[in-house]
Amino acid sequence: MKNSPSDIIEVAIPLPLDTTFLYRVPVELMPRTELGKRVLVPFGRRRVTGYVLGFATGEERELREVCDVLDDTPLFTRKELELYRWASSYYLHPLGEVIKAALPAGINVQSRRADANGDGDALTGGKQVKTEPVYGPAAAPPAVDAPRGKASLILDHLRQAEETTAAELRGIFGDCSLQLRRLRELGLVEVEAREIYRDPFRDETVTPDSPLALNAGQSEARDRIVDAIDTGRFAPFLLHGVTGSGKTEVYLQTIAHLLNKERTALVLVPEIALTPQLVNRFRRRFRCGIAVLHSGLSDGERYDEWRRIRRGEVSIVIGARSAIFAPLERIGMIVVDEEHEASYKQSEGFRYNARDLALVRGKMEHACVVLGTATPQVTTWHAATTGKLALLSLPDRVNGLPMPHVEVIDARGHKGEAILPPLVEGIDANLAGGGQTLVFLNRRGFATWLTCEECGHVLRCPNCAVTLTYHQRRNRHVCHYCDYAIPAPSVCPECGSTQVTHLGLGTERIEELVRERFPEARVDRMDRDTTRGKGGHARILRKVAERKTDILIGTQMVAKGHDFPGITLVGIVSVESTLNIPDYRSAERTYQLITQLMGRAGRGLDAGKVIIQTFNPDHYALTHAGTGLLEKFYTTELAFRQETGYPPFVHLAALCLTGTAAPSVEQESAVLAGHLRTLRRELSSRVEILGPSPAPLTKLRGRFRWQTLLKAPERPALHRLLAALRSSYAPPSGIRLQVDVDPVDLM
DNA sequence: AGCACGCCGACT
DNA sequence: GTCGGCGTGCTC
Repeated sequence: MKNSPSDIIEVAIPLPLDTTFLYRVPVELMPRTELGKRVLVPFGRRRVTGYVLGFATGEERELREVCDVLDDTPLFTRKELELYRWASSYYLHPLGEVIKAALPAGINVQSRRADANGDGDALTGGKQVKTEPVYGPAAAPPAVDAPRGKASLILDHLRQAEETTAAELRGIFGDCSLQLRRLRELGLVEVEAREIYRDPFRDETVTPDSPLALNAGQSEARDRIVDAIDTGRFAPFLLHGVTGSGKTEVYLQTIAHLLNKERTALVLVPEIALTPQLVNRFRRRFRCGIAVLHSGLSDGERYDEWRRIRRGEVSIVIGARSAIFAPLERIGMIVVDEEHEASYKQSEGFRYNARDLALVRGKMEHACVVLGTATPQVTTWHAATTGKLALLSLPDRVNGLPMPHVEVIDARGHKGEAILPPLVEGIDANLAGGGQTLVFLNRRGFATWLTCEECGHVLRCPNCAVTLTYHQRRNRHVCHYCDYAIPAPSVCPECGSTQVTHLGLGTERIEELVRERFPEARVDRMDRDTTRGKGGHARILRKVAERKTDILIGTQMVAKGHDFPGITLVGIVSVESTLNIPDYRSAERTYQLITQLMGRAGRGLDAGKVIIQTFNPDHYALTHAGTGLLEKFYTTELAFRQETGYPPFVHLAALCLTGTAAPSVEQESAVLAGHLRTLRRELSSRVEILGPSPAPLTKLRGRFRWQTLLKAPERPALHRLLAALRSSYAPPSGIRLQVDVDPVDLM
């Protein structure tokens, strides 16, 4: 059959394929075919779900026919498709998979293998609309005698109430399924299945609040954002406010202004499961519909929230990373709270960064984008100082307290002492004064490594720059990335000192030490191990809030989000684990961590105190954090980045080969490196390949990972190289080539 | 990603 | 002589 020009559609398929496909729409499906709907299409020997991207023309080939249109209403708009297309090309990821990731999980029809005729294949999965039976009087009741007894009471009730859910009837009449069935059989009562939403907040009530008075900084920030909203143009902001400076109130009041203009707001938070307070504040302030999207919801709940948004029933969406794809229309503002958080980056599959996409979507929607944080990313800060983002500062804590006093303790030459005298004395004094203490130790995932307590030297892999992990059994230090290993040295290879020690004390060990040293104190610990299970966080936090804990020992997680209103001393046992991560952002991360912890200290009239123990007391990430002079750190760090050639002065991307089965990955990576060199020549661009290092192979638990970094002075050159590579290089089966378009986590 | 086609070892 | 291993290639 010949194709007529208007019955051809372009379809994206959620498979790792870089192309889209064309199909012919049979005449009977034409009326239902629309951009944004899913279709079932023949694909090779099977049938799969695809997404309609639009109509195509000028195709002479014989095309296969669409089997079915799977949706009554489109799942995405033309505008949302524009965002998907942008993300697909920027992140070099197949459009179909991007769309799949953007839509709520679990709605996709899973295509099954087709038999010879192409039919008979069972479709599984699909919609999960939940319904409940709703009873009502029949529109045209037959002329029969009404039943007596309970059934007649029920009928009367239904006639009065028009329609009633089964649950309500059960509440009034008890179990009445028999009577209802009888009434239906008589044709006096009708039942329909009505869609209901699974509401994660069904049982919660909130007490409304009203806008709070703003301090000078907050007012100015609000006014500038409100002005931007009124112009109706794209306007990106960095809202830089120390912890406790009242950023949320600025969000709330600017969003209130926005809602009056019939526009909507999208609020991204790093881990919504950990920030119920924020959601609560929004629910207390606004009476409009609010949807919440995060990983703690079941597929069904998330789908229901998604449908509420799609239907325009909400004006505010609060959610984690993936909420950047929420089907919200007329967006006037996108907030990215704690924009420095690494969890905005999806690091598997479709590797997008929601913080970056927020700016892109904001631009497409002519919206304001507000990046809020006390500790901006260095690149964000740079964008603000060069005028790409408008800088809004909230310099004051809402409670009026100055920033806490910071003391950096040089731990070099104190082998074996986990908690040094100044910190012990600090804790003693704080206990005596009735204050609570937070003892922080960032000891996640990294096993022990070797450091010199005289000179601060750390044993690293010469190939991979990661710290070497000590293996006691072999008495060797081993690189977990390339298997490089050396015998355990007895003296520091740098300065010859015998004061070499293993770092890697964990919170458990610290807890033990603290309990020994402060036997009268009530000690608690908060880390992944002690908060496991539901309500684990809440239990520990409640004890702290009720002042049933004197000393709280914690990891990373205490630095984020929670309020500890009684803490007057923060002791940082060591920052080395963060500082020694082989990542060009390790200084930035350390600075952020310390600053976030500083925000935990202080209450009442007491600004609080922070004591940092370290082998690197002169490191600028510590000294500048200690002064509280934020600009100083950023200026120093930016100078360093410029000198060494790191973002924001160059663009980085990583190429990764990952997989489970490979005959020879070394060989494979050599092939890839060859392609890279050829492409670089052809592009005659200034792309620098930082690797592969002599031992590029990574083997972890049977899986391998090979990674190399690419560096270029301008993004287009880098992007062209990556795009060309993805189309020219076909990895063998079992291996996938992934591209991390923005800076990677390691090396 | 599937699923086929295609060319080499141990079995009814 | 076949059944089956997964290497390579394609899917509008």
